[in-house]
Amino acid sequence: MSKTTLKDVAREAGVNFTLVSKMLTNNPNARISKETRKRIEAAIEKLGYRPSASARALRNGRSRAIGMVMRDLTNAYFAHVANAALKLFGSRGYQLLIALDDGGDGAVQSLLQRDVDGILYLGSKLPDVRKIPVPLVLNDCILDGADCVNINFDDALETALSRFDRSAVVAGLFFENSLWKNSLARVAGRLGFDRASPYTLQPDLEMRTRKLAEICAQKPDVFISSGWHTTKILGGILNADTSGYSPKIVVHANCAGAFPKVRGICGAVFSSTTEMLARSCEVLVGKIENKPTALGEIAATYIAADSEQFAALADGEFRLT
Amino acid sequence: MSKTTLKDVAREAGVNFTLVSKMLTNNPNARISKETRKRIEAAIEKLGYRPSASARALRNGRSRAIGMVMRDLTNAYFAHVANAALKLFGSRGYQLLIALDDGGDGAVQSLLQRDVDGILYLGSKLPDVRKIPVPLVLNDCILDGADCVNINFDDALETALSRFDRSAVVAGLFFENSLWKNSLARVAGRLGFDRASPYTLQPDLEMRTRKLAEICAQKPDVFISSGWHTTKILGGILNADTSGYSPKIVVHANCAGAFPKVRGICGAVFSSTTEMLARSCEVLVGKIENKPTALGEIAATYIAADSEQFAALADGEFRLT
DNA sequence: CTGTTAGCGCGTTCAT
DNA sequence: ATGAACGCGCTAACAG
Repeated sequence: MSKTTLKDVAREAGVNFTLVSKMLTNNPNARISKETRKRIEAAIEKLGYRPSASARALRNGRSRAIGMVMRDLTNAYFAHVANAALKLFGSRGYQLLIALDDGGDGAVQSLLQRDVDGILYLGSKLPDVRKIPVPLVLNDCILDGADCVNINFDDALETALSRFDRSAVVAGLFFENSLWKNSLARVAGRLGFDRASPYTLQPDLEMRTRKLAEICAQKPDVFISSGWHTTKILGGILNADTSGYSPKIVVHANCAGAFPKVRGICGAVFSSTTEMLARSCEVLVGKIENKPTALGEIAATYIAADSEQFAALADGEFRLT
Repeated sequence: MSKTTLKDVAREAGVNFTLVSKMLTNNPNARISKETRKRIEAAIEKLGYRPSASARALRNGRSRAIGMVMRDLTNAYFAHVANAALKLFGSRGYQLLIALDDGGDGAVQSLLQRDVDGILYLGSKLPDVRKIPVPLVLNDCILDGADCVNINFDDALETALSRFDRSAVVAGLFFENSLWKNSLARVAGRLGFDRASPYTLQPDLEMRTRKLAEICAQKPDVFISSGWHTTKILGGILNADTSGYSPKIVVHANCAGAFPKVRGICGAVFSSTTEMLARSCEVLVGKIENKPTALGEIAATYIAADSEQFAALADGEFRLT
């Protein structure tokens, strides 16, 4: 029942314990005879030996654990993301530690305490970089001192907007710090839409609903909705409206299936969450292992609502794209 | 950027580093003067010191980490469970390490390597207890050498079955090792149903679908369906059936919302997943901290499909009960 | 009240 | 090819 250590294995195999260590770490300057190697392997098998991650972390200064600050897994999108991340980092030999975002920096602190080698931050507000002494990767934002894996929305958004009249009132529904805001500003400027404005939504569903109602009251002609839930709430409000108000909606499609059925959706800016995650993993692990990896940008494309691609996206069970 | 240690704090505060340790661990036989305490606290704050979990684990023999073997988080039920478990163990001061079930014992091994103090096993097949030298808790099964938190289905199932004729052909749709099987056998025996039989379903959806089609071909009068997805698949098969076959279905309700709309559902055996999780956490932590906790049994109740309770359960978004 | 010491399991460097 | 010694950061037993 008590944990077996290197020494136990060594004793069982009749060798010095450092020799076992050398074998386990594939230490090159230690050539071990076939015979002893066999004996050691047998001993490991027999005793069910497993090196202690704590001891290794202490000794090596690296834990091969990575922290992920996550939003509510009750949200299908984040649950899928967590699932993918677990597999992704697992296949790279890292244990993923998930910490639920508490709005403050509790999650980050608890992860750092666990000696994680790096953090993939998917929380709702930007973390304080100065308090994070390990490689840090975020998505869809800009943060000095951290690596941000971002989607380039510009081209897709330009395609989307170019279908409307320049005089249209455009309302962007974004979260705090999202690059959607910058993208909308750039594209609107480029195309001459001077009645386009971004609104900042809260993660909290109630606050978001209230805010959306306010925005709807101003009756914009076009919505750019960056989120699945936001689109759904928006749909609810519009359905309840009897004044004949009927705006167009461009959605962000970073997941598929059971797409909100909302009247007025005319197209989607599509990006691959899987690709974004893979890149984030690549960048983070690269940083940790000192193998430089270019950040790059994830591409986004525009898909019209009447296309086959859109139908495929809207169809079936909820899933990551 | 380099991690600050106890010694750094001690140097900053001008004291011996063991004194800092004593303060942090609330060591009773170390009375520290108000003054030095202040200085130490200031130093900790200033340097942003955080004790290393690895070092503590090595030293204490306990990591305050708990492993959870999980099924696919893509499944809403498990995602909700993971979310709840993360909060539950977090509030007890434990970091939860999630490992995705790989069908073998890879998940367990990787967790043990991380020096977890205990394991909550929610994988699809029973683990090998001999290879698990830490407290182990499972749900809905019996396993020697482990603590199993179980639901008592008997009374609820008896209520459900008593509404049918004893001559009815009853098909139980269960997973391997589930106690549903035993419960059905007991209750059927007690009530004199001698045409009741359990079927073992596979987690894999395709295999499950095939198996269900086979079972349906035998046209049982009553189904006892232990799972949300199973009920959904069953519904699909029955809907496609044009022969007029229309069996009654009793479902297991351990989650709520967006309940599968399937013709023939006449009632549900209700149990609380939240309660089950809380109990599992209690038992596991109790075992780890050497505070004996009774296993007990989670209660289940019968709810008829035409009742208000059932409607409430079927209504709204997917959620844990 | 404060300081000294030993050792948790492991990997590395250096000496056989 | 093998072993001895050291220290990673921390806690606890013991000494001043």
